[in-house]
Amino acid sequence: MTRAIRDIIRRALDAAAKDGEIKTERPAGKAGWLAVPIIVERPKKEEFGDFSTNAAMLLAPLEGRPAREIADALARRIAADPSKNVSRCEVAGPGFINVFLEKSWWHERLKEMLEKGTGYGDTDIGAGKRVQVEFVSANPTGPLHIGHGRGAAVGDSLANILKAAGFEVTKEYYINDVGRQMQTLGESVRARYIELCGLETRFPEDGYKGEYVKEIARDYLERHGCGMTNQPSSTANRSAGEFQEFARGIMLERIKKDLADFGVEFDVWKSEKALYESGLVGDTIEELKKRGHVYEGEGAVWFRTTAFKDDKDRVLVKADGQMTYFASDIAYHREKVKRGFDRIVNVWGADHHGYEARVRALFKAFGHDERMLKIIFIQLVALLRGGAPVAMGKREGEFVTLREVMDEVGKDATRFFFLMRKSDAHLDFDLELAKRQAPENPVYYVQYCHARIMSITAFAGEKGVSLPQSPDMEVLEKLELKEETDIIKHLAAFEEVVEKSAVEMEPHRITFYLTELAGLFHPYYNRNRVVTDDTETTFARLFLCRAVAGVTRKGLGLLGVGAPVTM
RNA sequence: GCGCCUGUAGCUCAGUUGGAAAGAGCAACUGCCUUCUAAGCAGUGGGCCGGGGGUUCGAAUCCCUCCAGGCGCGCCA
Repeated sequence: MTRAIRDIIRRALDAAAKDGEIKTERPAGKAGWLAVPIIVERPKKEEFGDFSTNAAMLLAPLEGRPAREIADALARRIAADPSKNVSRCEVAGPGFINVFLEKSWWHERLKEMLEKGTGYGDTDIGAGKRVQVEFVSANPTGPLHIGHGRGAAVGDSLANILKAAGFEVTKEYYINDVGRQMQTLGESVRARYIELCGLETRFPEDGYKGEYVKEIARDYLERHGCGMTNQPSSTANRSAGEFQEFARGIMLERIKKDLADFGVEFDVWKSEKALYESGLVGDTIEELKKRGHVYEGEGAVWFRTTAFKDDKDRVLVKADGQMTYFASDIAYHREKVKRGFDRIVNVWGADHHGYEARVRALFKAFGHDERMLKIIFIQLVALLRGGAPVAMGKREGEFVTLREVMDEVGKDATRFFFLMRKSDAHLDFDLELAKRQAPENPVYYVQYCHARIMSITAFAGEKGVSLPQSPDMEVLEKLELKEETDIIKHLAAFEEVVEKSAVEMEPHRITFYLTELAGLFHPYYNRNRVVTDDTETTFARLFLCRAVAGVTRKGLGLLGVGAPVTM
C-alpha cells in the first residue's frame, strides 16, 4: 500500500524534474529518490489527508527555494497523477503536501484483502531468513511463574509475527539441567522423600520449600517405595543424583504441560547437560584459547571479555574444576551460529541485562557479526489483586505460578495482558481486571468484535442472505460512509503493522492495533445496521464485516489468543 | 560508584528512522437496551510529555546535564 503511494510521489518528482522545477539529482535505486529520506506518513488528523509527505521541506535547502514553492509544484503534479486515484492535494503548514485519495481506491484495497483471505497480513520481508527465538528457558527447579509467562507470551507471539512476515522461525527452550540449583532440587526432593518414609533428615539449608517438591517426592515414593532410605550412605549420596534426574523429568513434564496449556509449543528443547556430553563446551573453550582470549589466574580459567567492552573478565572454569554456566552458554550461542541462523533472538528477564555484554563478547571473539544477536528484556510483572500487590518470592515457595493465573483468568486474557505493554516496560497485571467480563477489559473488547461479527453473519444467514465468495467493485462502492472508509483504512494498515512488529520485534503493536480496530467497529455497528432490505448495501457491509473479522482473527492468532464465535 | 531500563491525563500505558493543535483505555460525571449480542454506544472534564540547557524551519522523539524509581554489577544459574 505504501508502495502505491510512494509511486505517486515518485511520478510527481520525475515530472517536476523533467520540467526543470527540481534540479537536485536523485541517486538510482528504490530507497534514494532523494539524497535525504522522504517520509510518507499517515497523518493523525484527517484534514491532513490520507497521506502526507515532507518531501518539499527536505528539498528546500537543496534547491535553495522556499519549501512551499516546491510543495506547490509537486502538489500540482500529484493532483494530476495519471492513476486517477488522487482526489485532491493540498499544501499546508511549513510545506507539507497532503494527499487525499478517491474512495474507490480504498474500495480496491478492501477487495484485495478479501481476495487474499486468511493470507492477508502475511508478507515476505523476512525473505525466508532463518531466525531462532529462544525464550522461557526457565530452570526446571520449580514451576513456571508469572514472569516466565510474560516471556512465553512475548516469545511465542514474536515467533508467530516473524513467521507471518516471511521469516523461518525456530522456537527453542534451553534447559539449564546441570549445576548447583539442580543439585539442590535433587537434595530437596530426597529430603522430602525421606520424611515421607517417616525418617528424620535435615532439609537442605537453601533447599526448595515449595509444595511441588513434596509432590515430586510422593511420586518417587509411589514408584520406588521406601527402599532407598535403607541404603548405606555412599549409595544414598549417589542416589541424590537419581533424585535430581527424577525431579528434572517431572519438572520438565510439568513445564511442558503448563506451556502447552498456555498455547506455546517449542520446536527444540536444548539440554545444557547434553551440550556438555557432546563435548561442545570443551571445544569452545579450546577454540577461544587458540584465539588468545583465555588466560589462567587465581586457579581459574578466564575469558578476557573486557577486550570486548565487558566490565570485567569472566570465569569459564572455576578453581574447583567445575565449568560455569557462562561456559556452557557461550558454547550454546556458538552452536546457534553454527546451525546457520541469520538472526538469533534471546528473550530474557530484565534482571539478566548485566549478562548481555559477555555474551556479545563471544560473538566478537569468534568474529561473528554481533548484530545478528537481539536480546529482548522482559521487565518483571507486578501482580495485583484489586489494586493490592500480590507477594512473589521464589525461594520462599510463595510465588505465583503461571498455572494459577491461567486457571484463574484464562489463557486468552493472560496472554493478551502480557502483550499489552512493550516488553521493557513494567507491567501491572491486575487479576480482578483481567477476569472481569466488562468493557474495561480490553481482551473482551477485541474478542467481542469478532464474536459480534460472527453473530451478524449468522443472522444474515437466517435471513437468507448468501454472500458471494468474492466482491464486485460495484457492490463495494456502496460503502459510502466515512466510518466505513475509516475502517478500510485501518484494515489496510494491518500488513504494515505486522511488518513493523516483526522488524522492531514488538508484539504489543498488534495488541494496540486490534484494540483500535475494535474501537472503530463497535461504534459503526451501533449506528448502522448491516443486514437491511437493500441487498447490495447488505452485501457490501457483510464484506466489510468479513474483512474486520478476518483481520481480528488473524491478529489475535498472532498473539496466541482465541477468536471466539460466541461470547 | 558504574551499567541497563523507566519517567507522557487521577491510574495503567501508546506514541522515538524529528513534523502540523499531545493519544487510548480505565477511573469521574451525563445519557442510550421494542431493531444483527449493552462483554456495546454517545457525550463532558482532565496534560509546564520528570527539571534545565542545546541542535533544528520544527523536539515527547536527537545530544548534554540533573532529579526520581526499578534492576544488575558472583569462581550463582
